[in-house]
Amino acid sequence: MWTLSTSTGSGYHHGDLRAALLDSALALLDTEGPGELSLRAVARHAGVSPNAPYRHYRDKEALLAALAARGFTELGERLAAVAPGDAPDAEVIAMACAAVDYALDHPGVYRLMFGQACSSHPDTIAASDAAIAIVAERIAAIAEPERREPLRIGIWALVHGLSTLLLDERLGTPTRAEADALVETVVRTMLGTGPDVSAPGRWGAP
Amino acid sequence: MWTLSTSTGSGYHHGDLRAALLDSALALLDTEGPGELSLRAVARHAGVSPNAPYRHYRDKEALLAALAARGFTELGERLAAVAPGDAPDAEVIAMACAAVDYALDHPGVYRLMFGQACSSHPDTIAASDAAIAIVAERIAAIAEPERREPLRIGIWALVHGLSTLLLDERLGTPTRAEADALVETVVRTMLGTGPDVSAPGRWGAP
DNA sequence: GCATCGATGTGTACGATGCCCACATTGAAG
DNA sequence: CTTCAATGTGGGCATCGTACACATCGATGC
Repeated sequence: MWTLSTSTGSGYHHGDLRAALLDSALALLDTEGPGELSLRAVARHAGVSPNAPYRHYRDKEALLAALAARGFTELGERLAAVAPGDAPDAEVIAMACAAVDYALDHPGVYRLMFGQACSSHPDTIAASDAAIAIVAERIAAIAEPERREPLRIGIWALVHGLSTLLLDERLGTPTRAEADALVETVVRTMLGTGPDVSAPGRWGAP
Repeated sequence: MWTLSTSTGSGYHHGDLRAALLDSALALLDTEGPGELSLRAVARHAGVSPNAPYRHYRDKEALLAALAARGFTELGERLAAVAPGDAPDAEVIAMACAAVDYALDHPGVYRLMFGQACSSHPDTIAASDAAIAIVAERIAAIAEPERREPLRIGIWALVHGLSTLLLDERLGTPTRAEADALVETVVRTMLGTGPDVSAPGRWGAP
C-alpha cells in the first residue's frame, strides 16, 4: 500500500526515494509553478511521509537545486545534439531553438533553473556552468577570439530572455513552430544576419 | 507608539497605509529576496497588524504586483530619460545600461518584476507594457519597419537576460562601471556594431 | 541462523505564513 | 450629537518547512 509512485522497495523502505522525489517534484512542477511547490506535496506524491525527503536532501532548496541541475543537464544534452551545421548562423539558431523548446517543454523546471529559489546553490551553478560550456565550445569554433566572450554571454542572455518572454506569454501564445520561427527571426535580426544579408544597414534608411 | 514607519495618521488609523506598505515591502525586498518576503513582515515593518494590508490589497500577490508596477514605472522613466542621441547605437546602449543599472540598484524589485510571483497579474502586465512601449518608440525612430518588432523583442530579451546574469553574479561581481562596459560590449557585439565596424565578418575568419 | 547496526522512513511538534471571520475604532457627514 | 463607512485589530484555521525521537528494514559479522 501507499505506493502511488514507482517504488522498487517493499513497503517501509522505498528503494530509490532520492530519484523518485525528483520525478514527483518534476511532475508537480510542470502542473503548478515553483514557489507553489511544497516539499510536503512532493512527499505525498511519492507516497512517503512529509519528513522522508530530509534523509536525501538537506532541505527544500537542495531538492530544487537537484532538479534544476537535472534540467541543466538535459538542456545541455539538447544543445550538444544540434548538428554542427555548415553555416554558423544556422548552428546558433538551432541551439537557440533547442533552448527555447526546452523551456516550452518544461516551463516549471525552466523557471526553477533560472529562478531565485535555488540559483545560488552550488549544484545549480555547477550544472549551469556545464551547459554554458557547451555553448561556449560551439561559439569558440565559430567566432574570432575577441568576440567569443561577448557572444557567449549575449546569446545566452538573449535566449534566456526570449524563453522567459515566451513562458510568460508576453509574446502571445505561439505554437512550437511559430515560436521557433520567432526565435530565428529575432536572433537573425539581432546578429544582423537577416534573410537578406544585403539589407540596407543595421537600422534602416536614415 | 507602534509607529515604526511613516504614519501620517494618529494612532489607530494610519493615514496612508497603502503607500506605506509599498515602502515597507520595498525596504524588505532589497534586503532579502522576494519569495522570502512575507506579508506579515511587511505589516510588521509598517507597524500595523498582520491583517491590515488586506484592507488595501486583495492578497499578497496584489501587493507584490503593485510594487512591480511601481518598478516598471520607474524603469520606464529611466528609459525615457536617456538622451535621444545622434547615433542609434549609442542610444540603444544607453537604454540597455539604464535598464541594467536599474536592476543593479533594485535587485529585489527587479526579480519581482520579472519573476513568477506576480507576472500574470494585470497590474504587472500593464506597467510592463508601458515600459516596453517606451523602448518600442525609440526603436521605431531608429530601425526600418520590418526590423522594429524583432529588435524590440530581442533587445528587451537581451537586456533582461544580462540583468539576470548580473544579479545572479553569473558574470562575476563587476562594479557599476564595469557592468556598463560589459553591457556595451555585449550589445555592440550582438548587434554587430563593434568598436571597429569594419571587423572581418560576423563570426571571424574561417 | 541469528543478533546487530546503520540507513531509511514515520510521528509528533513548533513556529511562521496566508487568509477568513467577527469586532473595535475612528473621522466625517447628516 | 448620532451614525456610518472606512480602516485597523484579534482570534482562528489549514498549510508549510523542519527539528527531534522513534520504528523498521537490509546487510553484515558471528
